[in-house]
Amino acid sequence: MPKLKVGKRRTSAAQEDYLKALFRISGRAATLVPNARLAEEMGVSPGSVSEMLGKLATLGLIVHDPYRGARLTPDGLKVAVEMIRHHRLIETYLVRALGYGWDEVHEEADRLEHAISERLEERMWQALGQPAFDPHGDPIPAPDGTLVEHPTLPLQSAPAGSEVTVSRISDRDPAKLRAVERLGLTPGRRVMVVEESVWESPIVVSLDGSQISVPLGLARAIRVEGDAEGGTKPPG
Amino acid sequence: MPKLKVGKRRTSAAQEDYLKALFRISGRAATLVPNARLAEEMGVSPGSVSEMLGKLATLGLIVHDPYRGARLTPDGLKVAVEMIRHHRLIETYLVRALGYGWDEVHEEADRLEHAISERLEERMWQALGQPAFDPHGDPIPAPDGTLVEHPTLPLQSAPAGSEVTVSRISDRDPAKLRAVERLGLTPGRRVMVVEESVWESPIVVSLDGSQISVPLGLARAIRVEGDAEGGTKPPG
DNA sequence: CTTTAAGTTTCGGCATGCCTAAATATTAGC
DNA sequence: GCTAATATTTAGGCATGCCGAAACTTAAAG
Ligand SMILES: [Mn+2]
Ligand SMILES: [Mn+2]
Ligand SMILES: [Mn+2]
Ligand SMILES: [Mn+2]
Repeated sequence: MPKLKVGKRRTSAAQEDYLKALFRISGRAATLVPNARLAEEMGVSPGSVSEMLGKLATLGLIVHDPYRGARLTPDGLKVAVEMIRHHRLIETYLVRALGYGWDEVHEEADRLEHAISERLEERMWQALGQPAFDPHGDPIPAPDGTLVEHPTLPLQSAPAGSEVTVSRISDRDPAKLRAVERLGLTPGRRVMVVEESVWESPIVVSLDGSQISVPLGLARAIRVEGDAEGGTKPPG
Repeated sequence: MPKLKVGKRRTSAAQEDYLKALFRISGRAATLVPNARLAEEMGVSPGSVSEMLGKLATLGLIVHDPYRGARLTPDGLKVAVEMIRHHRLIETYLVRALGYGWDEVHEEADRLEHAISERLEERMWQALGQPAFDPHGDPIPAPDGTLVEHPTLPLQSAPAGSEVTVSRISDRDPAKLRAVERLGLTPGRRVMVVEESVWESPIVVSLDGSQISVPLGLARAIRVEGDAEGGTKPPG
């Protein structure tokens, strides 16, 4: 009896990174992403993107509309969300179990997310008590791929006078994370927007009674939730 | 001032695997390893080995004596030992911190050893209290590359009547590890050799008063220490 | 419309790592 | 020592992923 190779095709780390990038750009909506946007997000040339899109389309992980763009299929979405779960779980584990700073975890998670087994994923998840959010306030997808995204807006778009809760900080730039931490604007903190940004001026918020000036470049990395109740909340 | 790229060449996972294999075969002695032996150990063709040896020699990680064989340079030895430290630390961490069985860790460690940072290595080491041995009784190299190997012999070579301590079990075959565990011959256990192997017969040892029959194939995977005192000992 | 600019794909190259088969060197047998 | 078996190296290919430049499509401007 010949041993049939049943399509146990493993996606490569590179392929997984493209799928993740598509998800970052268009999310569950899975709208058409133009080649150039993806090239920028991945830091590769447009030519490289075209080639990879061909492969991913063959694998049924994306749909490619030539000269128009690409979007994730349900299968591709599953892979992307799986990698995001790995990434955020690893970040959470490094901070909570191994004493990493939240500004030290992103790179490490970006490498490890492609290398861990389902068993390790499960063990970390259980060891942490099935966490729902990572250190940056980003929701951790459930094992089945469910991913609840609270509606948020960038801090610089919050209207003056509104009271908001810090929800998520972009995990890509360690220096920004350290700056955010120094200001005390960590996920879960409630702040009042005192002054909106005019002509690129810093945003002023009040936190625990004291006024804090937030440079626009930093405010763009901070997403907040306009207060409403419901569902599971980010760490408070 | 132009930013000079100072030779921060990163070794690839494949290169690291070749260096590890060289170390497994000839250890610190760094004697010449013939191409075919390395090909067997790596599970690749002789042609592939020749090519890789060329690259590693260029990088100064091995010395290649054409048609004779290859051996690690001090630099290559450092990389190999570094990977072995990663491997054994990861295995130890998975068992002690995440509840893995000792038969479940090898594959995972083989993937992760190439992906973890020096920071993660350090954090795991501290979290475990600077362990000296992995779950299979293999010594974990110190951060500076120091590696103390106790002299051991395969169980099937131990003379009848001798009292020995189980020291190390090969971590490559999960099924053998489970069999060894069922027999209770885990690292640190003291046993008396009752019957040596004759004509491939099982070895009989006594453990806690009861007699245990160890198939030759299993005995070959078990290394023991003829009792003498000194130094740090494997887990008891 | 038609011309042009912008974005996308294709092409030829390069690097890594693997394979098989052919060429070559070493070693062992006589 | 010379030939034959054995081991090693080299050559030609294939797969993955990347690049820059040429070819092509689409969209914008006139
Ligand atoms: Mn997973
Ligand atoms: Mn994060
Ligand atoms: Mn290290
Ligand atoms: Mn081990």
